[in-house]
Amino acid sequence: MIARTATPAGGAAVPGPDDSGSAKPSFTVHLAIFTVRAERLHVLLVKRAEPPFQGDWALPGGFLDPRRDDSVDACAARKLVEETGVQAPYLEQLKTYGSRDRDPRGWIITTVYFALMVSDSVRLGGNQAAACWAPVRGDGVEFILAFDHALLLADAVERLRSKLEYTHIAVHLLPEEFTLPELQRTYEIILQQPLDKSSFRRRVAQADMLEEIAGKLRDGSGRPARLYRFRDYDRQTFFPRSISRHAR
Amino acid sequence: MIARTATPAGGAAVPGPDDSGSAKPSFTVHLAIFTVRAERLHVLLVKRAEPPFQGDWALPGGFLDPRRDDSVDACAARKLVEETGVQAPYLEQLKTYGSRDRDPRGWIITTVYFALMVSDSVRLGGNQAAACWAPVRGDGVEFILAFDHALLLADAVERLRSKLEYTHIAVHLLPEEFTLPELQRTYEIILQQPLDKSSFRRRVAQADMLEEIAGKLRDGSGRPARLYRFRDYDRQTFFPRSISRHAR
DNA sequence: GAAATAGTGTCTATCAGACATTATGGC
DNA sequence: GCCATAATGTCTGATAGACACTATTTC
Repeated sequence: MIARTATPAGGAAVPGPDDSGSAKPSFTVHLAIFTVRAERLHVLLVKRAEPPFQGDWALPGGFLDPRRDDSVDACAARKLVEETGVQAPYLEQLKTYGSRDRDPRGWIITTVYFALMVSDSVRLGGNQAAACWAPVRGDGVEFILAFDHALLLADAVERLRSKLEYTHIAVHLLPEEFTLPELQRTYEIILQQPLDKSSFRRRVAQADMLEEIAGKLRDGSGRPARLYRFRDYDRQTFFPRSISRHAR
Repeated sequence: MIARTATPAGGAAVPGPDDSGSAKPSFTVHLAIFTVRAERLHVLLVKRAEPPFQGDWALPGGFLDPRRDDSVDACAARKLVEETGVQAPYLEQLKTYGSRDRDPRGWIITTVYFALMVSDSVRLGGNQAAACWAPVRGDGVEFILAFDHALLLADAVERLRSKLEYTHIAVHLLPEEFTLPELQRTYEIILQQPLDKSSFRRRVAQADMLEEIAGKLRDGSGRPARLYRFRDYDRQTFFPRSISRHAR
């Protein structure tokens, strides 16, 4: 089991934006950015350039700027573009964490968003920071993460799996045109269990969420698969039952 | 339809904690406290004693105090006790709202919690503020609410209904001992639709969430109903299917 | 034709909804 | 017995899972 809360390497508290007994907590936005590549779920991490936890890996994010950001959502979208160059992926608010002791600099509140994007569309290191895609194993990564980011990430992974049970959000991890076997494989990778092909396709068909594209995709071998496109990226549709909890 | 964002009665901006171009937004916690009484879902409102929106109804809450509150969750629990005197009801974080223009005093971030409690257990006005239980109609109340609290409330009502579809949280709206017809009635009141008795009881039985109490409750007439107790208030169990979306 | 993968068809156990029936109290 | 409500039983259509089968491509 990975420890969920880290201690800064230096030990001593570093003067920060919330020092000197301010009556206001500081506020940051952090992102759990997911993608699927090489048959694995990955999350984007950045290496911290400043103390505390300098040199450690962390979820990307930082302080909200009331002068630049019109809203918390806008702040999250800005940071997402800064980190990945991607303009409009799937972005959803997850949860807000705040306490006196989750950051050595003092009272800091963090709202976490999670984002889903296509692996190929990402341009890393836009923010001059070292960044990497870390494979997700279980509910975390194999690095020690700064602050309480291991907890933040575990919650994000759990939420992602949970939402996959009853929504279509996995389409946001695939390019605009994709095949049903690819979609099924995405679900299987994240849920970590095989799904029955027939049931999966029935489920997708009933949801009426995809439209077929005239044309075909060929794989290395075997019969080519039909291409589909997600019908409506704005509408969030729900499956009436969860996808994986009904095994006999 | 009720307008979701109000404008302060006075019009002019009131100097507040986030004025004078502070680089930090302010942070508040607000509560959507629900109960069921008189066959209706109700939410707790307080009358604002200070500007802006002085004299208007609003969700209870206020600024987090970094000296008193150890965490955002603790802040929500503190405000809940201050408003209702109830120590440990069901309390869950809902969502965080933050933008430059949702409060005339400037950049304010608000995390909303929703709470479920037994109507009888509440002692109103503990915080020296005028307070009332407002019946929920549709996704809001019939009062005009201060700030964007109509939106906050609508989101909370939607989340409550949504969670009732697949979880047991309605038990938190009932006293410790209750009958199955009372539990079913609670679901029907909030979901605003009748449920089949047989299906409802099968569902509850399969979830194995209740334990029977030796003894009986008598109503005004008819056969007395058995009393039950919720088995584990900490465990959040889920139904494998939603409760109401399967009508033929 | 063989291999590989895509896509469809069929059978069956399960289960939610509908509704009838029985049970148990007060009067 | 009658009324009211609680609790249970039964029937049926829908459907998820399992798995066999067909289709279409490359080699």
